[in-house]
Amino acid sequence: MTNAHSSFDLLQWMDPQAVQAFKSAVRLRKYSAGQDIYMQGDEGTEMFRLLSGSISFVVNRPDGREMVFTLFQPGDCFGDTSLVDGDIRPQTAEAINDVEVEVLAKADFNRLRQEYRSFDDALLKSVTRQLRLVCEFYEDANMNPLAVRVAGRIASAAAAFGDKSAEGVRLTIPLSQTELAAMAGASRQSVNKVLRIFQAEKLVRVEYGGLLILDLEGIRDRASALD
Amino acid sequence: MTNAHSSFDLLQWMDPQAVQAFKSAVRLRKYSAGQDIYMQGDEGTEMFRLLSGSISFVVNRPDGREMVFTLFQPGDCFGDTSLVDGDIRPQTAEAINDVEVEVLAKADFNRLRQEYRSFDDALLKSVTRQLRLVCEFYEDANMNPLAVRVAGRIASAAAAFGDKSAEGVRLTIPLSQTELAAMAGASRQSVNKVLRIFQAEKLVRVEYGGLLILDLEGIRDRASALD
DNA sequence: CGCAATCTGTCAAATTCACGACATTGTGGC
DNA sequence: GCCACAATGTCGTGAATTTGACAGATTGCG
Repeated sequence: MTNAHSSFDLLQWMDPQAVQAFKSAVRLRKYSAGQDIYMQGDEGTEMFRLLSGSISFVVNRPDGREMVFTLFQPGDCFGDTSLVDGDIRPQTAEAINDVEVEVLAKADFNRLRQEYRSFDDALLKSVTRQLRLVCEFYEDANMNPLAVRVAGRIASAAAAFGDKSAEGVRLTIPLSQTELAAMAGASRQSVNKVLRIFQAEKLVRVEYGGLLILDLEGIRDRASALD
Repeated sequence: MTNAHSSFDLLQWMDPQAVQAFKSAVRLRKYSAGQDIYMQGDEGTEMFRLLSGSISFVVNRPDGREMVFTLFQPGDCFGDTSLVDGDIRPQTAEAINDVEVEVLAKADFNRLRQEYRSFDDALLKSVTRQLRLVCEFYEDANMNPLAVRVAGRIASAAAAFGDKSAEGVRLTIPLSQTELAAMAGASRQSVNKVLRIFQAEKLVRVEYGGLLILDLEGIRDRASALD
């Protein structure tokens, strides 16, 4: 649980040579909590691999609301999309806490793609996996009631950031109800209501700025709709 | 308008040699209206390029409802995802009308990727573009009211299948309100209400089994939220 | 033509959900 | 300890949406 392996780590698909080349091409960079790695609308000049800390992918909407797309855990790579197609950043990448990232400049990105087949291959695999995931999210958003969506977001947060303790699974990042709402596309009040239902069912315990997951299986069941 | 170019045509990114190799590797196949090219859950054994006719990507849900993901126009390639990652088909591909497709078997797919760099490159570009699009849809589904979502689906259907006439833009495929509802993640009744509002605003004329788009610009405005 | 299937129009009841408001509680800094 | 800030708990009210039901309209087919 604690050592959930990253789903979007390009290195997992690359051969040792390519990994080596990647490692020597990147440079280390740190961001402090709350800082933006890049902003929605920017040109893409580099891609990233998260070493420590957590990243939030958010979209700021013209009406002032904010939507949280996904959260990244160490190992995850991001920012590659804009390097592939040359288009602007579709989301803002924001440091949730203090983070360390490996940064790969666009020129090196293109060079690695040229020189290492497995890097190119890894990119394709990674983007494909992301596509599958977003398709599921899209279906979820379109077809499922709020309680199901919230359960789904809790489950995936737990998969990435869950830390198993005696009482249950606790997240290693803060996750406010406001943030959950921005993930589920709902209001904070509605999320609050759902959480209190889950609490009454002994699936979670609601805490200040986060929650303790008492029954992850139960949460996953609730996320599978058919409710 | 009629000759809107396909967004997901791998050939557009491939160099002539690779295109040639693709063309000689594929074989032609026909499906008649209503037939499934493949089903959600199947193993992926081939990918496709649509030559004529239209394809609908749908998900059948356990509760019996159906969600329409997207529609494909001639030139579009699909079915590559499962060949890349070896996972099952995430959606069902269904022929809306009689279609002709080029079929590329998995072995040839892998061979082309090996032999032609630009094929690999095209795949990555295509998947990346799909990812961007689905992300937009996801945001749309989560944050926008029904009228905006419906306008968005009408606009994209018009971009792919619109046929400009004296009266306005007519779609070359039938598009029932039930189908629009399955795209927008709403009930048919709600979609009907939205369409009658659009009709009152002289944006569309509702017809049996489809609609005539009177003011495509206006529809696009409605799809850009901020309503 | 006549029939079956499909699609549209419409309504009422029930539900979900958003929004604004406000009190309360927890947290961290000084 | 005190205070500012952020997060949670909780109500109403109203809007949006679903669901079920049913009638009428249109189409394709035998």
